[in-house]
Amino acid sequence: MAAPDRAVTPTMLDDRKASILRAVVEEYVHTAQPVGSGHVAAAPEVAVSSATVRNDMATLEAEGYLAQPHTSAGRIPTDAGYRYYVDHLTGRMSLDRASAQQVRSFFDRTHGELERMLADTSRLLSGLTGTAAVITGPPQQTAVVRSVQLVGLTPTLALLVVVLSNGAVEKATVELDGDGGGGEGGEADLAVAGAHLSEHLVGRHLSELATVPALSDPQASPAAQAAVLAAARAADDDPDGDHLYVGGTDRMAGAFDAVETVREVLGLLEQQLVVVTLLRDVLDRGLQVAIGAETGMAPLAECALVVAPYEIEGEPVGSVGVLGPTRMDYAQALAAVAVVGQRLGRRLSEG
Amino acid sequence: MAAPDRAVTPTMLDDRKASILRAVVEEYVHTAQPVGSGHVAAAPEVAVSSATVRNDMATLEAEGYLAQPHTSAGRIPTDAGYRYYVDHLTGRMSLDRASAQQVRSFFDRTHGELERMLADTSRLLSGLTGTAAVITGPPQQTAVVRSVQLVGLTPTLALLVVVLSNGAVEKATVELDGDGGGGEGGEADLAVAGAHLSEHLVGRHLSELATVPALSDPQASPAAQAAVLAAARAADDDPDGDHLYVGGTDRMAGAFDAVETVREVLGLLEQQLVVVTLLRDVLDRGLQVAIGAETGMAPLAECALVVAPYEIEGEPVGSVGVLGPTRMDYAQALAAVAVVGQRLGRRLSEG
DNA sequence: GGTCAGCACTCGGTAGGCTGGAGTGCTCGC
DNA sequence: GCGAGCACTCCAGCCTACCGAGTGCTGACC
Repeated sequence: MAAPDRAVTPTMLDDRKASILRAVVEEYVHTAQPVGSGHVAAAPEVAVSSATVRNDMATLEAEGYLAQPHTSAGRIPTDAGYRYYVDHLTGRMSLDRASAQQVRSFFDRTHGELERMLADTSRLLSGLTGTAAVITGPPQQTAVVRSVQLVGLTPTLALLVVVLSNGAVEKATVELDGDGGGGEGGEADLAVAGAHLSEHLVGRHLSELATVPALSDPQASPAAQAAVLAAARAADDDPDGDHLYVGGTDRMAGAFDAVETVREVLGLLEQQLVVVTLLRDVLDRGLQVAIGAETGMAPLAECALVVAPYEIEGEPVGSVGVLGPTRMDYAQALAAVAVVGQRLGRRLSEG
Repeated sequence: MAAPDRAVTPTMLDDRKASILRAVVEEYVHTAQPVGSGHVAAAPEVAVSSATVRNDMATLEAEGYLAQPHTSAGRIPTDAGYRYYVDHLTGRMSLDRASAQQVRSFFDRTHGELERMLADTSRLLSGLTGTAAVITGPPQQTAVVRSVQLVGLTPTLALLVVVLSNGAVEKATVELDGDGGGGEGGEADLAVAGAHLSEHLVGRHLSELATVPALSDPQASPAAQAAVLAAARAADDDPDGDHLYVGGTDRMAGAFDAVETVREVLGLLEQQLVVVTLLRDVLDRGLQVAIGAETGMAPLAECALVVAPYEIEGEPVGSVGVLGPTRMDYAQALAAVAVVGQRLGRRLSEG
């Protein structure tokens, strides 16, 4: 037990190598330049000479944590290097005072609709981290239905409006095949159907909608049946709210220098469903950070994603994330998503 | 009357110069390279030698239509050159067959909510033009209120939900100062207030809301009064629907080669209100195209905006636009916004 | 007077050569 | 095992030369 075997698991590094890796990551995040042994040796937490650092850096490169753009340049971290770095981030994952104050005053001041608030929150998060921020929501799944209403738009078209307890409003169009029966009784029919739906739905989760017994009820009017179908379709369309709020794309663009990379990331961000799925997948895998290929998305090869879930009344219902270059301040990003996720959840729990 | 005075109005060019200018614009749009007299002389619609073209190009430069990046390079169009070009675009402003087919099938196929449809439409327009597309809407102003509802969320918070005839749903939160009277009668109170509001609002335009006599009605409950205030505030917040749908930012990024330009444009596009105002201003000035400084926005110095309004039942209610580099295929963009605007209006008029 | 062939000239982009410096890998003494 | 010393590598920056695209101008021609 005295000296650990040298053939330890590949994710273990001795203290000095870990310090060196950390110094390389932090310096590179800061300067965007390959960092040489001299700079690392000058760092206060590394107490050895540059020659020794060079030896260790060669080892770190052989183990896949660092890479050299070319011979006789400094090293830059690989994705694996970043991974080790974030896995061993300790302590200082809290926001600096100014940022914390900014978050606090934002949530004290913010008001208005859920949607605008989430959009604003994405901009807050972008400002804190200097790159793009994404927020998934609103979380219809766990919200309770407060009101159901059928509103006629045209003789053959109605709108089903469902108000949820979190203030979100879901809507779906309902096609009415008026060619079936009499025809003129439409308005009254709608009211009856609406009342029928209200009776069955209010107080339940939107996700339970599929199990509502309205369809099997022979007394249900055609309109009600159509409405339930429409609502079920809407609930299916939005597996768990594929609304996505993206903010700070300009900052993200500034963080890359290849316009081609910017193009690819923007293209991905326009596919809301893909991004929502990505965020959920990352969280499902138990990760807070996905680096480069870990995202599973080719356009994000040079990107990293930092995510945190947020909860309403104890239930995780959505996520906030930061999308930027792998060369990112992970400590700041982790702290920012954690704090923003927490405050957002608290704010939404209040109603 | 035989020979026109040489001191003609500066927007008149003789036929040959106009052809040369057109050739320069089209070649430059195509290749992004300064175009020399040789290329212009080779164009079929120019029947003179390159030496003559050179003379005319020197004149065009003196008159401000062309510019030279440096001596002994070809010419590129100035903003004034593009302006002349679009002002004298004749005829061929219809979509090619494939694009027209694409638009038709999109509008035949599209369904679902207004919001999703507008977002999809912006992507369609982006695909047609190869750069970013913006759409303002939905146009609440002219829509008629179909339903008003007050839904309680918490004891001190309610949501006012207004359904409009175009399928849009507006909502506003209402703060209830329950500390005034009894306290427990909240639910019933809300229902009464909602009915009261319905009575006064259904069938009217949202913009008339401020003139509803509910406030002056002494019988109105506190909840109703608060709701009217909230609704008025919401109507004011959205002067004419400051919702903006942006699509194809990735294509826009690909159209520029300076990442800095991309950053500035993205930053502008995130300010929805600014963009909505910009579109309206351009249309108010009677323009279809705003080039460079004509936009009045510094970040858009290298951009051009092509806009078309769209109408619902004869009323202009919103606009569709294309935002790209000044080096843009204006004929295609004009045709695309015109057709998409028209089809969108028709589609929305149907309900 | 308008057109155009011819010609000298300009200037940016590219390629090649040189240099300084940052950084490495290795060796060897402590 | 650590670190000073040293030879080596390779990029970035700089200068130079050169090529070619393109210009402006002149003078002849219709």
